[in-house]
Amino acid sequence: MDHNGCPEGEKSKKSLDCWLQMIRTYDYLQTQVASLLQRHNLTVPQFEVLSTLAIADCTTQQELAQRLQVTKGNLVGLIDRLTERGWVERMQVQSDRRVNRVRITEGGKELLDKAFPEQVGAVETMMSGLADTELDSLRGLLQKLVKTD
Amino acid sequence: MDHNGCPEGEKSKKSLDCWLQMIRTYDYLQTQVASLLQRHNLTVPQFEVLSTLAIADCTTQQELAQRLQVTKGNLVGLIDRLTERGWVERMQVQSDRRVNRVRITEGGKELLDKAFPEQVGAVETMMSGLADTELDSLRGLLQKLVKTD
DNA sequence: GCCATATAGTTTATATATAAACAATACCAT
DNA sequence: ATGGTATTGTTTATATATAAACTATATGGC
Repeated sequence: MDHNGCPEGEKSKKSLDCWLQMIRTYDYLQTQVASLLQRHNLTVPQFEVLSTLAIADCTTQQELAQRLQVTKGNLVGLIDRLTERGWVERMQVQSDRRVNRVRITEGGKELLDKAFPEQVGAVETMMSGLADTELDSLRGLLQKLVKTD
Repeated sequence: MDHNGCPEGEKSKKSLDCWLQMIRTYDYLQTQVASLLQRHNLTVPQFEVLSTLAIADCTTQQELAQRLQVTKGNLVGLIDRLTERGWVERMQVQSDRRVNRVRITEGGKELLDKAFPEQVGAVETMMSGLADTELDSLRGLLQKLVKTD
């Protein structure tokens, strides 16, 4: 007997299969991305911080946390470690002494200038199994799953 | 100028967009799954351990780690916490004193019998925005990205 | 000016995750 | 049998992540 005693419909099975495949694929791709970044001594979250700062430098930790969709508490440690490595720095703001603005350093920029194109290339390689139309299709299907209503 | 100085092709952009959408969708769905389980005081990894034990009870920690695709070191803490809560127990094996077999308790079974159907239902709801053919299509596209060669 | 309230960043407790070193045990070849 | 090697589970160091408590500031109403 099924261990939950619940009769699984066809639709339910399809949904579950799809979700399980999504987990597998996501983990698989995420692992690849991580191992590439590791050669620069970077983690995925650290890379994301640097990438965000490249677009929006000198943002407050609060803003940065919102952009990255992580808690501000999490960001503290992230910025700490990036600071230790000399890739970003905290800057005090005169007008509001509670605020820190985070700035990417020259070293951080150099690192990102190497790592970013590599990442883009890696993603392209990862996705190379799909044709252009399939990429559009996949993106569309994924987007449909995020309900904004 | 583009901050990496690399001319991005059309294909590259499509790949990147697709990957970013995948991250967004995955995080979104994972958050939903997590918040549902939280009502049973369960985390996603803990639920996965219990679910696996429901199929393959009394497996060694080694086997369990392989099935869940996590390191054995990670599993130690996971089993510790599940044991504290009384949902699983470690059993020593006579023939090989290095080995622990992990068994789901009655309490663990009861919990899973409540939580598992809920999870299946939640996944179905999460996926309800897609038609049957779309689910097949999405699963197929995702599978294509996992290269086994 | 002063107090209530809000906000920014930090800290703490907890949970996950890996890699790598470690201990105990098993196994195998000679 | 014994000594080298494998394997199992544990521990340690490090990194991520959240929620919630806490600190220091700012701000608005009176």
